[in-house]
Amino acid sequence: MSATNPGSRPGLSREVVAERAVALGDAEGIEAVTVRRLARDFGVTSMALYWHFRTKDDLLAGIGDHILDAVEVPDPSGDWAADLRATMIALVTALRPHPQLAPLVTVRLAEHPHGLALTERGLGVLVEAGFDPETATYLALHGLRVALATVAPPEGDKRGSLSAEEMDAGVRHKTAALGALPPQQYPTLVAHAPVIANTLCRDEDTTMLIDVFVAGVQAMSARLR
Amino acid sequence: MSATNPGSRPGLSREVVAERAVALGDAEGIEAVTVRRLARDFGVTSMALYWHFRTKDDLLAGIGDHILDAVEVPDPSGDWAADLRATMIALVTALRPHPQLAPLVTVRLAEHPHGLALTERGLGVLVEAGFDPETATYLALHGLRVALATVAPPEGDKRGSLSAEEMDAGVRHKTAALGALPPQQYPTLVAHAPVIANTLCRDEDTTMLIDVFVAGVQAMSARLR
DNA sequence: ACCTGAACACCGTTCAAGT
DNA sequence: ACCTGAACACCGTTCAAGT
Repeated sequence: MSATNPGSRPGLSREVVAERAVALGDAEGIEAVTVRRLARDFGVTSMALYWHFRTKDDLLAGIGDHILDAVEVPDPSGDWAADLRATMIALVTALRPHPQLAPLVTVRLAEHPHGLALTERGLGVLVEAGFDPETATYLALHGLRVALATVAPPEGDKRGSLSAEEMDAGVRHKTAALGALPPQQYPTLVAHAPVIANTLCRDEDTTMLIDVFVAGVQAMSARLR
Repeated sequence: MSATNPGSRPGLSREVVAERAVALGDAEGIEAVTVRRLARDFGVTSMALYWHFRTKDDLLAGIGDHILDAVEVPDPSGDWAADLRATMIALVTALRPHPQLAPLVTVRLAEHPHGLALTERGLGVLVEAGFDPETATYLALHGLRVALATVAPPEGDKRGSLSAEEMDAGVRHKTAALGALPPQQYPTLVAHAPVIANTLCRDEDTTMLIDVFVAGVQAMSARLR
């Protein structure tokens, strides 16, 4: 009931801290999300946070949960392929504002109510499509991972903490690097160096990648008959 | 020429250190791969490693390169879909022995010769399949990520440093957790709790997931005509 | 119930110095 | 060219103590 009494004690709580952690991670990247840094921002000792979170992993779980809170679980339509797609889009929509933090939701998919709802829906439509439970589980798990991969920057990527000029410099550098490759060995890379470099550094078209997955599952399903 | 003179000085080198780092990461997980720990194992100061690696990121790059060394780039067959599949299988085959370290190769795909060769092949077959360079880049990049996702354990997963008993305990715990969910809300999860829990905790069938991706790309390609 | 203070065992990294 | 020693600025976490 008393979340942030103005002018009084910090009034920490799981949600308040998680929200701030998300803001910090969005702004400065996941490696900036540190117990000590967070405490400093709240004007509080590091150990104050340990009253609300058992461990740092627990704090990261809080971040994942906070992101999953925003998921809007779609209603079933009767068309299983459309429902599969809608499920993935629902996840991606919630993750999109937090590309740097998206990986943190993976572990929470089997815990958070919305994560469970998406998993249930994904599994349900796949069983409906004719897959046995084991294969359906593989596909559902992978489908959620594909959704994640479409919003998260590649592993080890530093962008997000990069300015527009730095990104442009990155694109030019990459273009030059690709263009300098031996053309007989790497004809495609050399021929399309500029567009490839730009594509590698910019956002991806997530919708198409989800459509590829759904189309693949449809093809597999058709082979079952 | 002088790599490990028996009985003499440590004889460190980029390759020797990277190889040890891979062994350590495979055995104890990526978070065990630490500059200080590695130095201790070599009986050497931490700073000794900084002669061979500019920074820790550079060391991680060395790990990625060492893994990519094992890639056998397949010969083209003329069938673009088969070639796309072979490219992904080639990557997965090299990554499979090092599930915990697989994410480290992502950044090296555009640097290491074998990574470039796989990227070139992937892009080439997709352009051949009728996609414009930008779409082909999206798809190639994502295809390599899919390959990665099929071997790497889910984000935040601790298995690999788990014993067989601990994993069985995990499966039982997960089964119980899923089985305890409200059945009217999560009918599929409850109905197949044991097989789902087991599937979630064991290795995935990577081949099928790659086939799903290839089938999806084939479907997209067919829609282009 | 909620937070502080001091301490422990770790990190990556710099810089001057040794051989 | 290759490695050491000492130091700096960080981590997560425990544990006893305060209010």
